[in-house]
Amino acid sequence: MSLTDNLSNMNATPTERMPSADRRELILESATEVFGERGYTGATTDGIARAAGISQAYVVRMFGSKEKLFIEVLNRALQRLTAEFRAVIAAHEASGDPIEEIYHKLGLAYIDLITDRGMLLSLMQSFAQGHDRVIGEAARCGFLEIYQLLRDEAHLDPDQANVFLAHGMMMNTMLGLQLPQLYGTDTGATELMNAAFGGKLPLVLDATGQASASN
Amino acid sequence: MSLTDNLSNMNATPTERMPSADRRELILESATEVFGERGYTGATTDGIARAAGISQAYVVRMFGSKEKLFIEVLNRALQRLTAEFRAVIAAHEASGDPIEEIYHKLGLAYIDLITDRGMLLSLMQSFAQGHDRVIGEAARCGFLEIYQLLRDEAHLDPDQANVFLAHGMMMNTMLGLQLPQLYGTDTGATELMNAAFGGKLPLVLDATGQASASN
DNA sequence: GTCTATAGGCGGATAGAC
DNA sequence: GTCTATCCGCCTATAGAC
Repeated sequence: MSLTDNLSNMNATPTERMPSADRRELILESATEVFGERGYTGATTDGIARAAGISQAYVVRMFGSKEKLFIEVLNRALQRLTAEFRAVIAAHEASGDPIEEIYHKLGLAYIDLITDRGMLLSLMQSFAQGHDRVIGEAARCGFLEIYQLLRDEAHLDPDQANVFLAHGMMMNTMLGLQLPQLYGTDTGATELMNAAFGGKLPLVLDATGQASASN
Repeated sequence: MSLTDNLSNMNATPTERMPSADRRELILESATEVFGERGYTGATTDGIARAAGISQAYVVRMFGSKEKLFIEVLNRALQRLTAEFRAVIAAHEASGDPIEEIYHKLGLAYIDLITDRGMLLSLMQSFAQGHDRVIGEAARCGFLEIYQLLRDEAHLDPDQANVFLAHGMMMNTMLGLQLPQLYGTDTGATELMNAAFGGKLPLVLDATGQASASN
């Protein structure tokens, strides 16, 4: 069974031996989901272990501590986000499109990233940990890294970057809230979702009302 | 010298009696700070108790459970925010100013509310708890309540309301991150803060680098 | 590479004194 | 109205077997 198969039905198979690099990746994947959903303190190493289909002790053994695991999750999320943005910027520069278009393109890229809900949410959860010596510091650096990318590589001015990030936070908030649960109950949830995501998010609601993007 | 003598001569009064309504208010105040800083799961009833200068058991005794206390903190924050916005709307309608001005006025009111940092942060922390049966539901309702107020009472259209909320989330994020710690280190923190708060936030940094607003 | 068992600490909640 | 003492469950981390 390939790694990819394993990823798609995570806790189905009873633990098989696996190269530790692959196992690492799998745990990081699960941890990203769980941290994203419940936050750093709300998540348990046992919950992460169960999501990855292995024992609690092994999670800790592999990463040293819950804190170190979270830091890895955070950096990995950052890594994916910035890689995606840099690809968009590179493609844009090769395209000859008018400069202002980059803002729009990055927005679309961000909406695409929502498919990786856990990634964006674990980022956001880190932003709520400013008080923590270790995690707070990493979160601040990460946040500024994104800002600097928008400013220095996408050449947005501070106001544009601010508005861009603001919309990102808004979308993250709505993801975290699981707002789609209220869809159609005439509370305004639908119109607000549309305003926030520009009607560009093809929503699929699962049984628990959670939203995932399909494309 | 007897123990009693000793006690009666000390002016570091161990907790004084107080009408329970007042005590309630005091606990809610402290809880708002602590929950705002550390989130629902990260906060402890003991931490809240110490912030309020009373015993852990008494906090639980008075509110029944940590969860109930958080719900009260959340509703109280919502209450303050909506009251403030409604006051602005009422004043605006009496002023005869052009309708579009309301957006700007509400923004200023929000920035004023940052003085009550804990309040805004505890709200934001609730938005990250969508997965929780009880708290998630309360948070969703609260979020939509604010949206409905902007739409139905301030008469913003969905796009305006979305952008307004987006900027709010951005400011909350920066508050939670304690970004001002990086002020002046040429990372862009300053220019981003200025873009986000429109240069309208008179910042005072305390010893720990935490920001509070003065006016 | 992965597990089971368990130590050790913390946190929420309850009982009961004052 | 408020405290101290304490129970119990949960969670992280470690030890050690396979």
